[in-house]
Amino acid sequence: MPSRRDTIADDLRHRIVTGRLKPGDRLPSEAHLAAQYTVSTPTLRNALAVLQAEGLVEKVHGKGNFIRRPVRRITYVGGGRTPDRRIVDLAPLSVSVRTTKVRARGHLAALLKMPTGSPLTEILCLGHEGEGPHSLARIYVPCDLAPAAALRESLPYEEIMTGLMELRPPPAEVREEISVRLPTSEEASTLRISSALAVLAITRQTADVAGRVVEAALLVLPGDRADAVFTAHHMIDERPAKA
Amino acid sequence: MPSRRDTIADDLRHRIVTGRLKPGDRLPSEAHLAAQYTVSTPTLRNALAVLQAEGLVEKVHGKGNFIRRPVRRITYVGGGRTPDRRIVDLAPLSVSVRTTKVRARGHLAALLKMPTGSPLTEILCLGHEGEGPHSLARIYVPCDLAPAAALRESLPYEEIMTGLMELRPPPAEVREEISVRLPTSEEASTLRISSALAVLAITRQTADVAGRVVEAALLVLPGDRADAVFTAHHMIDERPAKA
DNA sequence: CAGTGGTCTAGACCACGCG
DNA sequence: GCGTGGTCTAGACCACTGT
Repeated sequence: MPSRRDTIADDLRHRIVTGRLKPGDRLPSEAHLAAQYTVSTPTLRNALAVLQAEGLVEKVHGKGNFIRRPVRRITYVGGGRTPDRRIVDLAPLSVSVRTTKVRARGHLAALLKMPTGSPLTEILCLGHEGEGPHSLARIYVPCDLAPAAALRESLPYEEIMTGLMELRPPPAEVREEISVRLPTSEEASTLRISSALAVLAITRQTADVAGRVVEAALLVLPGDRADAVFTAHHMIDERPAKA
Repeated sequence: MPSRRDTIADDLRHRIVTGRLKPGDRLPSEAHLAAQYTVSTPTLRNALAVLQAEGLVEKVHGKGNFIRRPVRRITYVGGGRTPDRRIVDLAPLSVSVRTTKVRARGHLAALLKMPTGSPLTEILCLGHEGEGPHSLARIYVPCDLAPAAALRESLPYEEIMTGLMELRPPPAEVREEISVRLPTSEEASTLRISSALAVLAITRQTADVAGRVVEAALLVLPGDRADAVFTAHHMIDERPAKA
């Protein structure tokens, strides 16, 4: 037996995908909807929470519930094969950047395989699309690898990235670990998402041929509009017949 | 001002991580806890929902709330470079398998790049660890590529997989798309997770050298205990200096 | 059967956005 | 100030698990 919450969510979802409710439209107030469906407000809010988690509805405190525009999904392209492409995909519109110097500690030190306290350059990127922010990246580079140019604050994003690409040793291995978690309250407010909306968290570790970690990145993408794509090519696949 | 829900969640979390509440322990009943914290039961349940989403607490209907054992995280190893490893990681303990014949339609047909109605072998894998299920995989192979052996039902999982590995053309390209979403109600009950817990959904597409899709897989992993790891090696990286 | 969580009600009060 | 969503209350009733 489907719960009332799901019944209502299904009905509203149907109205949205069939176009009877259009992107940008404001839904009736929650009290109004609750009356229409003859449920209590918490029940109706639960139904809206379902649609919110699906990315179909956006709640704005004090204004109402709105049908989300079909959001261009953010696609993170992994594998580092064509670094430029990844950046472009991550930053379809604009990116604000802030670079600071920090010191490695805890998890970060382990990620970079550096002793605690090592100096790092932190590059904090906030991707924007349209009105709102939509992606968050924290990139860490050992200070001795970050050229002075990359350290200047308020450089255009593109230049910082191409600067990073020209770092000394060519990256030889990229390891990306993907997990799902709830955003920290900081991340939720930065990305303007509900703290109940899971995010795609990508931890990237780039090493050179000697195995030295030349870059670590912590990426956070809203789970309702982000994908990650990885493509692996097996040039020569000589299968040892089950071995 | 932190909400009461978060205050309670923080307090319980602290009790758990400091070991005052140990894995396997049953929490007092929700009514009891609500009385202790002098909040209503819905509020207390919201606090538990936070901990549940973090994977610290597991609710069991009719029995109570339990501190989760530190769960061995499921690691999906992508890239297909060493297929055996992926399988092992996905199936640390046991996997139950069911194969059926279905016909391609909609999204699935597009994924396999086959016309709607094409015959497929569906291999439904349910990974178990300890008591409960923990991963769900639906693997689709065009019927003309699936050897008769793989079609027999109730073959051991290992044999089916090695059978699959020996399919005709060596896989040349693996494309994996990762997204976060809420489980369908089917998936939630199969995996025994709350329908509010986001899952890691991996869509895998394996093609041979000719570009023909030889396998498509839909994997669903509980977001609170799953990671995916991708490692890319750049054998020779001749960077064309920005070009 | 008793005890547990699952769902829901019908309100209350507060915080935010806008005229 | 008004309407909106955000949070919370103090219950009710149902479904599941054990004895």
